[in-house]
Amino acid sequence: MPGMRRPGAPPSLSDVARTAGVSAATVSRIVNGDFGRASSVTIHKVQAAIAGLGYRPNHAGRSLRRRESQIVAMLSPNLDNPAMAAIAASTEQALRDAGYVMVLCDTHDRPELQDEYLEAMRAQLARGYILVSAVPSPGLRAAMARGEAIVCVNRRNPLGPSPFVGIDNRKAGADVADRFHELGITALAAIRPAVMSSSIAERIEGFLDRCTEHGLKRAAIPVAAGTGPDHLAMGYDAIRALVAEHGWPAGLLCPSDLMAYAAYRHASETGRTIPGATRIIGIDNNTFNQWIAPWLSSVEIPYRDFGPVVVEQLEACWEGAALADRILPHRLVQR
Amino acid sequence: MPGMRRPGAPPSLSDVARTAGVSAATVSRIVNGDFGRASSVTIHKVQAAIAGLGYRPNHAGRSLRRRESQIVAMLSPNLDNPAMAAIAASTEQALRDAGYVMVLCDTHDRPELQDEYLEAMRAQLARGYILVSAVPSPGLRAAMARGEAIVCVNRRNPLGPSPFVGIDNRKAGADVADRFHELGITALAAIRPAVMSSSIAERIEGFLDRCTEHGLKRAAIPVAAGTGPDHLAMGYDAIRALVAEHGWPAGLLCPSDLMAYAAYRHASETGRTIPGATRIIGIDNNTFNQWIAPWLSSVEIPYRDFGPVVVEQLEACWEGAALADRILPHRLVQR
DNA sequence: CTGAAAGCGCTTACAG
DNA sequence: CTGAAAGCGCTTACAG
Repeated sequence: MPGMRRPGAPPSLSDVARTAGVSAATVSRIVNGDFGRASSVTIHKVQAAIAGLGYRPNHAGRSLRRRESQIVAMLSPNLDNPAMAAIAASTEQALRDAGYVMVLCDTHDRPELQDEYLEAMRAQLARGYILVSAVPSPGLRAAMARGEAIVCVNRRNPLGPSPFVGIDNRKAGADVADRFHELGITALAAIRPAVMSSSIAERIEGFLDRCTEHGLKRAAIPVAAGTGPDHLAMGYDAIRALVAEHGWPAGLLCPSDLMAYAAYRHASETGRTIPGATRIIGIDNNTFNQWIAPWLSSVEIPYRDFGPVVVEQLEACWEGAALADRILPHRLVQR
Repeated sequence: MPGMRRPGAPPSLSDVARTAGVSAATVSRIVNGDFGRASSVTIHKVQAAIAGLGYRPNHAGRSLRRRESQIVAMLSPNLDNPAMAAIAASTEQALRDAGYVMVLCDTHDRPELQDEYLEAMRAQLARGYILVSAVPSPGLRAAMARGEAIVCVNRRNPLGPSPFVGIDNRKAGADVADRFHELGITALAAIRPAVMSSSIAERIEGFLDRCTEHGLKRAAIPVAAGTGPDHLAMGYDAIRALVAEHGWPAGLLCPSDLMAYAAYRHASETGRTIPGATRIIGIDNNTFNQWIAPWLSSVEIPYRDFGPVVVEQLEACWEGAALADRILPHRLVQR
């Protein structure tokens, strides 16, 4: 008998249609909330059939027909960083609430991987792309040229303007400078990655600029660079370089908390007292700080609030709306 | 002109067929690696067309036809826990290497959310489900009844046997007991969540059993329970209860590192010296410990190795193979 | 070695 | 208010 349900397979739209005694078109309209042109008796029959069979629309069929899926790709450089994990978690939640599903891709900050994921997600008909720290790459350029919905988080799109969600990084750096000024600490330094993203560069610049406004000479503030696979290793490399050349400062800016953790370790190893002899101020304010890093003041970034804003930006892209940056508030948490 | 490509749309299989001057069936076979029955000249023509057009198979079409997608659902209770983030990251990598994509779902350990995600992923034709700490729920029972591919990580399936990836939790607890024994510490205690998963329960049991083998009386080892939205809050609740009733022990087992962080904070607040007066041993050995928690010994769990093993289990499910547990090695890292 | 044809589940102009 | 029909991109017996 043609059109019969195969046992074991989930019920399809046509199963619902047959059960309710209506056409597939009618069921489709009702499933999609188009109640305007169906009699209430039909609507009831269809809803009863849907409930009875436990019907859920098959997204492969829908995607094929609509030429778009519910899939949003999140490209994140590194889930080991609690800040990135917090962004991923809050974005996952917000996407889900809006009816999408998040596919996670770990780029390790590498352009080839970013491109591979961009291509793979295109084949999945991804509806949009959230790049939590984009790096320049040919595939990113191609996606922009195709007019894909792209939202950049934390780090600005290095290849041109894209909707952005983040904080005022220059101001965050300046706030750290202000705090050291309040404390009367003038022997300052900073560490940084050898190759800087826009966000880190802005934090360092904001810090140095404000220091000069407070009367310090920029040349008197050493900024040591480090390299490594993650912010822990990179921070460790940088702090050793800094201390080797300039000794320990009295106040140290670490543009991420993981770098601050690395500095703390080097301090422990070299007998430097934290925060007694050197005050460290980080950026991120990871959850763990309040539990096990009472020595660390840090600029809190509201990563848990990023998700809904990211989704708003994405939906604005789909509607072709303007692409104003969304800058969220930060605050220095003192410990 | 019928069959013409719409500009802007990605090339389809039939575009490739037209360009190469062959049928869609032939292209499909070659795309899927079925080279056995095509002449080498045809293969070359098709491969040239694929490269020339930049063709990638559309997964919606493929999923619809094959009735299965490349999507694997990962249900994780909480990405804020670095251990969970590490599992997610390594699994994402391993799935990607095997040609799948991972959709992340944050269940917050809640049965309703677990069921909602299970249903949503079914509508996406998910090929398999990775449950990192499953909770009992009707939807889980239904998925098992349908014969879905389900792999449980860390925590065993509370509703019946499922392929499992984890460590020997009893042994991990026993190893902690052995370490305290070596150190000659006999005033022991532990904290735990009020409602325990299999993994935590086994850690506590293994610890207590080994303690009795070392001549301690089980009743002399207080185990305080706590509640809270995450292991930090829950651990904090538990340690306060423990200390309030029994005072600080000399040796404390925390069945997760986050609980150890909470204990450390309470120690700081109450002036208890760690590790001088109380030694804490955790389980997980989070990456950060070596940087900022030199006071914490911990049982290292090789979360970074979980991914490939999880994928092996999943593929075994698909092939209907046996479901032997995969127990990975752990070791106590002393600090 | 190759292709025509059917069909996976869905949506959407179009006709009535 | 409702339905028949076409088609999204792909795969797979089947025929030759």
